[in-house]
Amino acid sequence: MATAGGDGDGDPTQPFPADLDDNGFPALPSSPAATTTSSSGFAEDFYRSGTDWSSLRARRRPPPEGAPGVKAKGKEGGSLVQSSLFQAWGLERPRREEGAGAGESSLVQRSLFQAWGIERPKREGVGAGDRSLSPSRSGSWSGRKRRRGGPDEAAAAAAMNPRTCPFYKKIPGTPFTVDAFRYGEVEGCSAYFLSHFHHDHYGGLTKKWCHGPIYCSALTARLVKMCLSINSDYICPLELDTEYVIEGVTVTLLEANHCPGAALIHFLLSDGKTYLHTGDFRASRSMQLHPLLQRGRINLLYLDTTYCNPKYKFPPQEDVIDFVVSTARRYLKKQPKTLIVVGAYSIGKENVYLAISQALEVPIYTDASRRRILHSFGWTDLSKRICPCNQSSPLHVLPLGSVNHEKYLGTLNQRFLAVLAFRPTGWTFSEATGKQLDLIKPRSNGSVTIYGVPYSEHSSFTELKDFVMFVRPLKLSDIQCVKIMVREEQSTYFFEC
DNA sequence: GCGATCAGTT
DNA sequence: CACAACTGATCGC
Repeated sequence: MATAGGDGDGDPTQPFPADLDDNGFPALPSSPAATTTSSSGFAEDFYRSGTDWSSLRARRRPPPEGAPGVKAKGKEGGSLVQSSLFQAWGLERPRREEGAGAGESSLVQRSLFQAWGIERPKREGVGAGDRSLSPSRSGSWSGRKRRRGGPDEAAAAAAMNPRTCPFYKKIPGTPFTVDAFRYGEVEGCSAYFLSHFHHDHYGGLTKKWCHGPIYCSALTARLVKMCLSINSDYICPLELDTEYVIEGVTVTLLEANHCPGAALIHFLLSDGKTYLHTGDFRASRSMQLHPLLQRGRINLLYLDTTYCNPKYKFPPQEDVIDFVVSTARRYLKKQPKTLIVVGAYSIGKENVYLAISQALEVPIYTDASRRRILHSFGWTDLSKRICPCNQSSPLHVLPLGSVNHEKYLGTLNQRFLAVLAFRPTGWTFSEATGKQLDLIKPRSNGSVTIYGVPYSEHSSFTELKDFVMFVRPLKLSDIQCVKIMVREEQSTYFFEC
């Protein structure tokens, strides 16, 4: 963006700088002149994106009417999330005492506001203290920060600018990005990874895509080709659990247990550094058995923190499926002419309706576009149960948004006298439903009954914690960039419990 | 008509 | 209400 330098010449792409300082933040060049050429690198992006990362989550921009310095209204403050992962996990920060000369076992972990000695932007922020972690860093950062004298509006604007690829989608030391298609061509990026085929991750991919190869699982690749009409020359399918050397980096995709085709991405750099990007995933015990996670040390973990808060509890998927199946059985026994409806996004939740189909020995009806997608998975157990006639099956799959009381009331005719619907979502959570599925109460309206069931394809808080404690990364980063936690050096544990 | 962006929905 | 992920409306080209 900064330079108009000729694209398309033969220069090999420069990797995003790998230098992270002791606190896990990208190192700035000590001499500005030295690196003017790579002015839009990883570190630049990191700092340019500002420190108020809450803006990345803000739903709307500030109203244009307001004076430039006017603070956001109260509601916006409510979406501000800067808590540390320790807070999120409800753990005490490990004490440093413990004598025994355990060296520097302390964990360094704080919000970026704290890390850079900057007050949270509650008030006009000029005087907000210039202390920062290391004196050497302080100079360059505060110099940058205060170019305009006031709060770093340029940084805030960059963070706001949805066209700028945020640093946390770039893999340092490589020319790779993950799920970064909505920013056009990303300078320095010569390989674009797609973790899975959900809209908020592939957004920006259109048939006009021409910015570079798209690496993803074979199943995701089929969906990209099929649904988005991307030129197949750009699509690079990778088999799971297979090492590929891409631009000198060894890349392996691991099953993410999120939706069909979703993958964790494991990067092994030529210098031995190992990065793991989880994409969206549901962590599990069996995931921990993967050789790449058993053996090697992970230097930096990019974590899906969707439900990184103790309030999010949900049961194992198998338990929810058992509940759904037995509920369906019960309703059918009471009223054999019951239509069973399962809500689902474009892809995901297949195991819910597949289990019903298998247990009740009925086919699965869904509309033509979803049938096409489901068949493309190449899962014979699923494909053989799909039928194209809605009268032939008492089991229908609908978009989640269509599963409500109004819809499908009209389908009540001779064939169906009642409707039993399931909405599998991650945010159906509570103490009660987390432990006792039987306590889930449906919403009923006449002969239509709707159950919200806590079937999540993201990790629960506990699963996330177990996963991180197992992996024990040297550094940890939030892929949604709400919080960051970093750890000093080589200490041998992450959490004390 | 296409795509990017934002608002709204469950 | 939460959240992810989608759907629809609007705007610019």
